[in-house]
Amino acid sequence: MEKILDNSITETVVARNQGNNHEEEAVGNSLKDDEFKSAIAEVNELRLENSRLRTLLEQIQKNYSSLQTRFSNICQPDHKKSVSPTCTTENVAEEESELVSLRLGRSPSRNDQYKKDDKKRHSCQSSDGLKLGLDYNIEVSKSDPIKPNTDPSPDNMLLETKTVDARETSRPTSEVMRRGDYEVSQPNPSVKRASDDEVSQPNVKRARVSVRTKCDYPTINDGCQWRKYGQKISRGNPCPRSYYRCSVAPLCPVRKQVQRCVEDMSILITTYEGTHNHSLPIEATAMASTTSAAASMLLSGSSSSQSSNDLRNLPNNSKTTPLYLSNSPSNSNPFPTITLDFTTFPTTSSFTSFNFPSNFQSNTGFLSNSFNFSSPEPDTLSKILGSGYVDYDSTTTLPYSKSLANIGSSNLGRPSPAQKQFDQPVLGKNNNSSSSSSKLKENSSQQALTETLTKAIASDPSFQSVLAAAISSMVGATKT
DNA sequence: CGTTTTTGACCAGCGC
DNA sequence: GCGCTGGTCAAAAACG
Repeated sequence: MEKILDNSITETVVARNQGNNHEEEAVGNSLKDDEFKSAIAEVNELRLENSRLRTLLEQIQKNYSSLQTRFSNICQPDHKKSVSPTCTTENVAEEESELVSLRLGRSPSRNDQYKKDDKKRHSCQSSDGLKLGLDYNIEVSKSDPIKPNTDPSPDNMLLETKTVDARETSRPTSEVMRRGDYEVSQPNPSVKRASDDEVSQPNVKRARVSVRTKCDYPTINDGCQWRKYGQKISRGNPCPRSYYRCSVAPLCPVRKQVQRCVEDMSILITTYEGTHNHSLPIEATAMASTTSAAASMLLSGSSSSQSSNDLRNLPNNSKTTPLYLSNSPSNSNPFPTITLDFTTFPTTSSFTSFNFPSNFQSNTGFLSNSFNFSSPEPDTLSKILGSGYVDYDSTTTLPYSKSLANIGSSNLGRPSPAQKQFDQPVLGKNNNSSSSSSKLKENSSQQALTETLTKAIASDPSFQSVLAAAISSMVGATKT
């Protein structure tokens, strides 16, 4: 690409010079020299830019291949175990029915989407699309009547948390539309309207992923399109809680709740519930993958007991425990909830402080995890979240938020207000005059995050699902 | 005019 | 049984 660009520029300069041959006598030498010098400067500038971009691309590819190798090493033993030759066909089928399958990525290929009949799905395969996939067991009681997701929709999701749902077969479409269709259902039979069919499988869980981030806007832009369907003033928090459902697909069961933290109004708490049953825009895959993987991790790990107050009464120590689980059934919140706290940003420049304390226990009670996303800038990650999580568009001349809004509007007609609000030059990413140094700074931050995540995976396999999802989303999107 | 937001009503679960 | 609470519905209003 660089050579092509250089050649075209050189040709342009040569042509420009040739075209000027007849005018050389008429035009002064000084004018010609100025033009030539500016062209040379332009070429040099472009070469520098190309060099920077190439370096960045190489670094990304290097990180990606490194992560892929590590992840392959990690998941290979599990894969061998799951398709052990001692397994009979029935056992394989039975195991399949108990799998929580987390497929990550954005491959548009139908072949890479649900190969429902392919029981030997590889967790780590190489394709043009996303190359990460996670298959792992969730502890589900054998007595629970579960069946594989048989969603016939051709527009299947690119990332799925495939838990079983016995409700789908007999319910009329209108009922599905009205009540929603959760692929991850709740453990508590006492849950609201959707309970009529879910009572029959009380042990199947519906996980929630709560994301805390500093944000001045009514909602973070996670790349997905949401339709607000309700608002409530909840007890203990004067700020209203807003209820949104995914409007990308009419049957998408995903919902989210948005509320300001009562202790710090600048903190926005977004709680996601369910899994998208449709393909997602690229900018939405990062958040979706992260939340889905976190939910899967929560479901697979299952018994932490921290009190849950996901939206209104977040614990004070949350600022020092950026990732924690809360799925106590004794609490008023019947859902297992995992919280990702992106509000802790030490102002130190030591970006790579991604800590996994020794007290992490995935299957015991209280989880107190320091899951720090430190950044050179205090609210860089908040901006990243606010602008669609990852700046994939830093190499274009289009402002990122602008192009993001264009993607949303081109897909779905009218951009949502959540998108529109990021169409304003507030977040600092849509300034055309922003220096390349700031771009490099952001890119290097992203690289550092990737490297840090790599270390984290190697250090604690318990976080494989969450981190693999986040990494694959970021790296996969960057490759486009 | 189609889509989204607003907002009061309604429902179900839970505790007393 | 009653009140409280969280969540959802749906008609009306607002928006582009």
